[in-house]
Amino acid sequence: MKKYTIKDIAELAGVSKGTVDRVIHKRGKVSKKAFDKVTKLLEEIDYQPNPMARNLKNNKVYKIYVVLPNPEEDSFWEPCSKGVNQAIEEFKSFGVDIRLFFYSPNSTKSFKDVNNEVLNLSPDAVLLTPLFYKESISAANNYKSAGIIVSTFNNQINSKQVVSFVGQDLHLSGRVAARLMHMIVPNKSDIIIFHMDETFNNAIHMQQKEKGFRDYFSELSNFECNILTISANQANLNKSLNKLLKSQENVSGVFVTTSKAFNVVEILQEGNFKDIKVIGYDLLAENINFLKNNHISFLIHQSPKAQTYLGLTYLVEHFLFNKEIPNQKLLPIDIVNSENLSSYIEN
Amino acid sequence: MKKYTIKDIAELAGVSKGTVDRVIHKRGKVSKKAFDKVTKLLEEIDYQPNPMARNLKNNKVYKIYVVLPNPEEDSFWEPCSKGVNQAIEEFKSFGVDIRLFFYSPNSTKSFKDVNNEVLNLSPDAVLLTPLFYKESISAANNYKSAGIIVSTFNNQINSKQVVSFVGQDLHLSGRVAARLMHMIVPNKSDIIIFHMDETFNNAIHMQQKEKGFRDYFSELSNFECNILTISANQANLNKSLNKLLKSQENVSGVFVTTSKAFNVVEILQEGNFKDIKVIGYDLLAENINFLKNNHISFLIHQSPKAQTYLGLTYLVEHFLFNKEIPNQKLLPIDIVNSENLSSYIEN
DNA sequence: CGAAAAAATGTGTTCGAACACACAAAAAAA
DNA sequence: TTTTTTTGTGTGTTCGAACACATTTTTTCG
Repeated sequence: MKKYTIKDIAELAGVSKGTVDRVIHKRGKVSKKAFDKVTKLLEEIDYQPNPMARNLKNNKVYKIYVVLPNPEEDSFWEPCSKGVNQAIEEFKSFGVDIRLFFYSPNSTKSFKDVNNEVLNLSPDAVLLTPLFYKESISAANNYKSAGIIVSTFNNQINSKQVVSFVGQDLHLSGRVAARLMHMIVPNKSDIIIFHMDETFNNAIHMQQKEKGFRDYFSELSNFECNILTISANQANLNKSLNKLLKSQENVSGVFVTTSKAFNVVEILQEGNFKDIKVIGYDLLAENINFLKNNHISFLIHQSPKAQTYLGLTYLVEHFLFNKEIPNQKLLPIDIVNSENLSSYIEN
Repeated sequence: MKKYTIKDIAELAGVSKGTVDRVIHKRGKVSKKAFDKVTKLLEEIDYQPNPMARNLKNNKVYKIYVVLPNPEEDSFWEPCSKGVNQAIEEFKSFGVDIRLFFYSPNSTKSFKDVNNEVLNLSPDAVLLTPLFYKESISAANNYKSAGIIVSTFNNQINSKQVVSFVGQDLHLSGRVAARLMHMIVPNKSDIIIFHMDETFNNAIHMQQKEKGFRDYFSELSNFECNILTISANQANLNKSLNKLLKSQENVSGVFVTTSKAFNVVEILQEGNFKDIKVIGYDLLAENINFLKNNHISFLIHQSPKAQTYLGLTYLVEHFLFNKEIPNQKLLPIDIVNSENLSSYIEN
């Protein structure tokens, strides 16, 4: 397993390293004869340039900027911020300049502003959470025109300008929740799908999860249930849920499609509906408490930290080592209960 | 965020790069005055040597050899072999020579032989699965004496010679299984813990999982169950299980502590015990089939591929980029059901 | 004091790829 | 045939760290 260098190939082909270099980089100015000979050799020995040497020579500080919703406004994004910091720490000696920018998840204007700010700093790549669909498409176009690579995570937008998406299969994730619910509620129950979101920019997320959830149950032959969907925000949550629970006698499970399961559990506690099983998303501190004392049966982990870190890693390795950026990476859908919880946090 | 080089520091300190180099590598032959000045500067700017340049100069092909049980004798090890091949592919242009060696999981002799063979090839590091405790300790000692780094995965041995272990918390993994079982079997059931292993070199694994499983149930106050443990191998499996099932009226769950859950399911099917819930380990093809048609309720994924790949990554990054090798890395305990299965395989 | 030994410091080369630049060979124009 | 242009080829420098080797400064001791 000898490592061939440009010099080796030059000697084998009976030309100079300059010629080999021109062939490799398709810079032209090479006779057909020399070109063929070198090309053949390169293929034969499957030449791979030494990434260390290449990078040393390039000697460029790559700027990769991350655009995130502000974790102070929604703590769901906190792990993402941690993932970025981990990447900064890990890659700091490699000459990559990774920076973090926040926008308000409630304001399309702040999203636009931050993206313009980032655009003006002309980074080499941007990793962003495209919460707002229309604005995200437009931002992606702007970046692309400026020759900036755009990667996304968590939310998916349909744009040819975006080279990579890291996230989860949301439909499948709804099915996973359904399968779990199926195992822990009795036959002939009523089940509630609860869309609980402040800002409604999660609409697509919630819809896909609901579809997956319903699809699972519709495929069952020997299990009957009545699935009801309600939407609410923090303000009208209490009223809408209580109204529903009073009209339905037989509710034994609630599937909360966002990270706000803890809000639902609080209401259930107050109203003394203690036998209702709850399945939700995300390892927020509030959810974790209810998972530990069994008021939440399962949480599905969307690995926000891993998503961010992975998205960044792809970009860094692309710049440093010329690796291909995967077009799409769907992370596993992790089922978390009170016991395996600790194995998912604090790593 | 300027990147400082040795030359920069030399200029700032008013010395030559040679002196800075001697300070960094503690090669001595530096006056106290110069030493202090340079040391102070290095700390102030948190100097990190350019890993690319360092590695380019070193220009060594690191040999990392992996010692695995033969997947042909136990398909549990197949993903490990895949993990190694993925690492080979990924790191091939970095000048690392990763090779794979197999031993028979039924033969301590073959384990010894393979380790001696590897030892004679004097690699820089060895990643091994220490199935046989005593022999593994001895192998680790031999490697260490020869200045070879030893990492382990999947099985843990207690040896100061081993620098790294990648695996799972088995006690916790037993608890996870118990929590799942608790949710799907009725109160006052009988539950069987089934140790099913050909070779009995899994003894420690199985014990720890059993302990975790029992510990979980012993902590419950409002749930009663009778937990029975049996051990068997392929030959006497049928007889022992049937005997037990006939003596116990009320069995509603079986926890199989090895990857052989499918064997148990086959027996249950034959004997028409279809309402008994089974929880087992590992995404073997046979287990997957039973998971899909709900004859297995849950499988716990021990991520053998990720374990191997991660163990290798730590070694490679240590050699190439001087990264520290984590002493212990416990992977998440993944709960797999029929729905999220696909998200764990084929990536 | 002055030569030899020891200690401290500086200089120059190497790793492999990338690219600028100089130079040679062949082709086209005079 | 000679001159100019085009095309092809080779040489040399750079990136930053590592280390061998050369050179200078300081110390030791007859």
